Amino acid sequence: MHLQVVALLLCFHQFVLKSIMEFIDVLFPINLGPLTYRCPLHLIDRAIPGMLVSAPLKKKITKGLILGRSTCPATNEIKDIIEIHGESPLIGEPLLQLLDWMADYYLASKGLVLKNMLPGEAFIRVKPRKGSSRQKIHPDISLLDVDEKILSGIKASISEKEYRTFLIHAPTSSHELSCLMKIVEWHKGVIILVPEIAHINHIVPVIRELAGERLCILHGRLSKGRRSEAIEKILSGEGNIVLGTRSAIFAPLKSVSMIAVMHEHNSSYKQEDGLRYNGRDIAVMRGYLEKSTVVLSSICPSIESFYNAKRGKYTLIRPDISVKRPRIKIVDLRHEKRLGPNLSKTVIDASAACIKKDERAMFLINRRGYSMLQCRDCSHIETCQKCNIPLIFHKEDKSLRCHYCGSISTVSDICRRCSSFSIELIGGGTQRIEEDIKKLLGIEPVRLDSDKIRKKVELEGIHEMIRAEAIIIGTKLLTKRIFETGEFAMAAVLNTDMNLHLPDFRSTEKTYHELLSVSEKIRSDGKLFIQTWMPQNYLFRFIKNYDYSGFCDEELARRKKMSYPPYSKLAIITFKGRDYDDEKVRGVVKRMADLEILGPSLSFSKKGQKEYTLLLKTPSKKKLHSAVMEFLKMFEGYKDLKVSVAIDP
DNA sequence: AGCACGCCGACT
DNA sequence: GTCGGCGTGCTC
Repeated sequence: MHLQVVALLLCFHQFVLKSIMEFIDVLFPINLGPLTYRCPLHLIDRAIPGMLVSAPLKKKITKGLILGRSTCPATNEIKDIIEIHGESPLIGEPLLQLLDWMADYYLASKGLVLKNMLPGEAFIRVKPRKGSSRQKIHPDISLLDVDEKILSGIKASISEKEYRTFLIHAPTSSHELSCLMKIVEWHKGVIILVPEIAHINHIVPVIRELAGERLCILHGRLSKGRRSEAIEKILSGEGNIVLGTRSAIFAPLKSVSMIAVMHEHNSSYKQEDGLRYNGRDIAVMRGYLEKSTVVLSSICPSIESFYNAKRGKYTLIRPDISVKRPRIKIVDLRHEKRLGPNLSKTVIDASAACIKKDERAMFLINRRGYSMLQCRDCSHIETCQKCNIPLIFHKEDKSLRCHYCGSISTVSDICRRCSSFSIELIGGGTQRIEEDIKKLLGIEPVRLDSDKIRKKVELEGIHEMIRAEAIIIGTKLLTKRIFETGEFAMAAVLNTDMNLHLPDFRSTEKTYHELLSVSEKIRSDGKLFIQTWMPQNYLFRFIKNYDYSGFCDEELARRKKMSYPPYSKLAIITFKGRDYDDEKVRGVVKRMADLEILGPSLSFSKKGQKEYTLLLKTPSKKKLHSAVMEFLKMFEGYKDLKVSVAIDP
C-alpha cells in the first residue's frame, strides 16, 4: 500500500515534469520569427503543425499558427497559449514546407511569409454564406477545339500524382485558354493563376461553367468579408477550383492535383513590395511539395521557362498549329518622312486607308501627356528636381508634371540652365499624338490613358469603352486590358525604342512580349507597324516572322555571354537612409572577389529620398545567399539605414 | 515636476 | 502589427 502511494507520487511527478516540458513554436502573421510557448497538457494532443492558436503577445491575445514542438528556450519568461482552434490544421504540411522554403529563399522572416500566405481574414473563421456569388455580364468567350492528344501527358501526370511541370507554348491566347479548360475539366484540387484581376473577370464565365459552385475566386481586391468566405469555402473542401491572382497560389486547399499559371511570362506575377516573390516560381515549388502537376502556359514563355524546358526540367508542349497572323512592318524612322514627332508618313497613310474602308486603328505610345520642354540654345531638357527625369507638359491645364513622383509645377518661359527664352516642345505623348491625328486624319480619336479610367478598367476591362471608336490612342495600359482579339485592322507602336532602352536585362524580351500581345488585337489580315530608330536590333529580325523560338535562342546566347539569368543568379540590395556609408559599401564590394557586383548606383524614391542599389550577380544560389547575408550582417545595427533585398529581380 | 507626443525596438 | 520605454519639449 505504501509502495503504491510512492508509485503514484512518482507517476504524478513525471506527469508534472512532462507537462512543464511541452513547448511549442508559434508563428504570428507579423514580420518576426517563431516564438516559443508552453502548451497546457490538455491541449497538447491538438498541438499539430498548422493549427490555429491563440496566444498572448504583448499584453494582447493574438492568433497565430503552430509550427511544431519545441524545446525550452533560453528566455526567462515563457507564456502559455490560450487555446487551439478547430479540429484540423489551417494549412497542411506542403504549405508549411513552402513557408520554410520561402523564408529561406527570399531571406525573409517566417512571420512575413505567413502574413503573405494567409491574409488577416484567414485567422477569423466565419460561417460561409451561400449563393452570394455575383453575376456580371461579360462578353462570351468561345473555346477552340483542342487536339487532346497533346494534353494526354498532362492528364497522365495528374492522375499519377507525381510532381511534373509542363510548359505550353500556345499559338494564340484563346488556344492557351482552350487547352487549359480541357485540362481542368476532369479534376479537382486545382489552382489557376492569372496575372491581373481583369483576367479573372474575363475567364470566370468559362470556368464557372466547368466548376460551378466549386469555383473560388481569390485576389487582393476582395473585401474582407468576401475573402473570409472564399477561404472558408476552400477550407471546408467545397471550393476546390481556385481562380486568382498571385496570392491565390497560397490557397489552403487540402489537396492539390494541378496548378496552372496562365500568361506565365507576365511580370505581374512578381510582388514588388514587402516580400518580393514571384508567383510563378512559387507555383512550381508548391507543385513540387504537393506532388502535383504544374502547367505553365503562354503565347511567349519567359526566357527562364523556355530554358527550363530546353534542358528537360519542364516538358514542352507546342501545338503544331499554323495561325494566320497580321503582317508586321518595321518602320525605319531614320529614312522615313515624319508628319509629327513619333508619327511617320507610312503609319498615317495606312490609317487613312483604314478609315476609308471603315476599319479601326490603334496607336500605342508609352508616354502620357503632351511633350517635353527643351531649350533651343543649350538643349537642356527640363527635369524634375527631385527625380532627375524629364518633366512632361500637359496641355489641358498647361502644367508640367513628373510622371515618376507625381509633382506638378508651372511652365517657365526661361531655360533653367542658360536663361534663354527659346524653349520648344519636343517629342510627343498621347496628348500630342491625339492632336496630330485629329489634324492629319480629320477624325476625333479616343484617348485612353487618364487615371480616371484606370480603376474601372482594371476590374472590368476596356471593351465597352472602345467598342464604337474608329481610332484609339493609348499607352501600354490600354493593350493590357483588351482581351478581345482581332478587333483592329491595324495597330502602330510608335515608340518601341523607349522600351528597348530601359536599363533592364529583360528589356528586349519584354518588348517582344508586348509587341506580340498587340499583334493579337489585330485581325489576321491586318497590319502591325513598329516604328523604330534602330531597326538593326535583333528583336525585329525575329518578330517580323513571329519566330519566338529563334528569338529565345538568340536571347539565351546573349544572356550566356553576359552571364545574366538563367545563366546566373541575381539579387538587388537597396540602401535607404542617412546612415548609408558609401565607403563601407564599396569596401565590402571590393572584398567579395568571386562574384560580380554592379553599383552602387544612386536613384530616387518617389518621395525624393536617395536610394543606393547594388546588383549582385553570382553563378549559384548558394553563393548569392552567402553574399547577401554578409551584406545584411555588415549593416546590422545601423539605425537610419534600411537595407532591403530582392532575390531574382 | 508633470504630461503629451513621437520614435524605436521588441514581441516567447 | 502594436505596446511600452524613453527622449524631447512645452506647460503649470
